[in-house]
Amino acid sequence: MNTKKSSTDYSFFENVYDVVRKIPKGKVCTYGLIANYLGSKQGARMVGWAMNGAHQIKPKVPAHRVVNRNGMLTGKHHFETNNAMQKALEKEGIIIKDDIIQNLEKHIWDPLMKL
DNA sequence: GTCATGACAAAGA
DNA sequence: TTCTTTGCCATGA
Repeated sequence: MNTKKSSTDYSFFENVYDVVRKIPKGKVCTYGLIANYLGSKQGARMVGWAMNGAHQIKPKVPAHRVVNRNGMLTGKHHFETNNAMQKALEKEGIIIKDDIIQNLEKHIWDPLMKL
């Protein structure tokens, strides 16, 4: 039913935000992992782009828990401060050095694995 | 309506 | 091995 729905009622972005919000505290996820979960393995680029708009999305999206496949905080420059992302992650118990997450495999969270 | 860009990742040369 | 190219979907000019 529903009155109707536009072509982009739930776009790729919505799925990205939804997954990111599900990331548990103290865990992190990668762009490629999310993209893979959405079915677009090569759409990792889109995931990062989605985060670009995440700041204005509600509820808030823990974009600081999303990093690239190297565990590097590539998106930290998009935060209010250069160390906001790292600080937020460290606060959750994640060790970061040189903008790289240490023991990434121990902190990684895979939506596919969870579901 | 078309072109260019964007917080990535994997394959090819 | 590193460097280059392609793919993904959406947004903005």
